[in-house]
Amino acid sequence: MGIQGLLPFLKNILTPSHIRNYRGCTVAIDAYCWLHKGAFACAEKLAAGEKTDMYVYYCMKYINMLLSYDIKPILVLDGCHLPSKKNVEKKRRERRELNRKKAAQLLRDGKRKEARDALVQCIDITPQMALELMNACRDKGVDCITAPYEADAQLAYLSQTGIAQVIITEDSDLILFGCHTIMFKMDTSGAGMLIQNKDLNKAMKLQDAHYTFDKFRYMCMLSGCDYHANLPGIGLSKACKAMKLTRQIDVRLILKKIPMLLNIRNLTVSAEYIEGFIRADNTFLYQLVFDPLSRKLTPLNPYPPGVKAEDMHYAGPPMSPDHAFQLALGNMDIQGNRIANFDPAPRSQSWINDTEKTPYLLSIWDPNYKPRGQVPEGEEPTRPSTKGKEVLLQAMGISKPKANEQRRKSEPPLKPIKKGWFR
DNA sequence: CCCTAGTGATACTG
DNA sequence: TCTCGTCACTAGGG
Repeated sequence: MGIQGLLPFLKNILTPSHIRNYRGCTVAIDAYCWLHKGAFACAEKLAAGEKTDMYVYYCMKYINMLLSYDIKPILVLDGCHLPSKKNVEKKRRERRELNRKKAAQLLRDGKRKEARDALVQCIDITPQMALELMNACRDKGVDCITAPYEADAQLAYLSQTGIAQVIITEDSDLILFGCHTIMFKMDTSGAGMLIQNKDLNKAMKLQDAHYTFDKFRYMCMLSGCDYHANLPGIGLSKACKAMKLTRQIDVRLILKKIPMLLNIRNLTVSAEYIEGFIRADNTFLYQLVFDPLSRKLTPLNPYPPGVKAEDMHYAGPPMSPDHAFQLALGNMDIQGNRIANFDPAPRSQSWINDTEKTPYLLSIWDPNYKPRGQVPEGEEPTRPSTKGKEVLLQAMGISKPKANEQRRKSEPPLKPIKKGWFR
């Protein structure tokens, strides 16, 4: 998953941090990471098909921790599979089935320890489990959104539009999708490692004048990604070297020059490799996401002139706006069956009397919701007071409204929201 | 010498 | 029928 070895490669810009530094902010969460870890707590029961909600409690431990720091969490879940990943999913299913049979045999042989090892290899996170978590979150007034396709692209959209100031995940792909600020390896206390998009040039050891985010993404993709394999023998170090040696910006020309740049004689870059590379790049750039404000599907970044949605079916085939909306709300599964009846409309409560000052604390489905915007200079924001807590809880419908406060006036103005900022 | 790619051990328990 | 692993270590290739 993700880019092999990317986090160790970025160790120079990985900084220890704590989520309490984002008091009053919105944090979007890659729900799969928590569900996967939580599933280990009840692997036997899940494999046996027994009813358990241990994994929900595991995830809610994180949610409650975030709420205790006056942070607004948004849980992001995966939606439909991309067409290009059908084969990968099939292989994973087969691998799980194989381990399931292995575990059963080991159990019959009385080898309990080995049986468990095989068993944990076959646990899968079902949409049903994701729904249980969504229900638990919404009981607490925590926003959830299911991506039309991959949660990765949806999380990047929330980061780029200023809806979320931090993304919590374990998946290094989020860096390629263009998130501003990402926290990796966050534990239940809120401690983790932070990566900021603005520091990536330092990791590549490139001067500002020669660095572009495109170069960083090409480097990662050259070393191999989920959408496209690498050239044999090319990892991050060699890919970085190649990207530093060229001033070319045309991807096709860069790829053709790779054997020359790296001085590798018997390396051929086929036309198929180049076309596959560009499809993968477009999947990072233009994957379909759901915009909760307009309630419409949109590509993560605006299409360049002349490109239409039909040219990008591999980055997520178009679907009807209502289908995407019901999927986003968690009312419909990826097969198109109705599984819930969550209606966000009644959420807009007029008794929340501070929405002019903190509209970003409302539900993202509330008509009065407004993104908070980017944190100035990408630094960790330090809040002057802890008064935000009451406001956040009010907005979530947990506690009664209290007196307003005027802390916003002392803060620097937020940067305007800019789409496609890294180009 | 650096770098890639494979191996084995390992995960969780309001 | 139903959603993604990762890390440390190292052999072996260029």
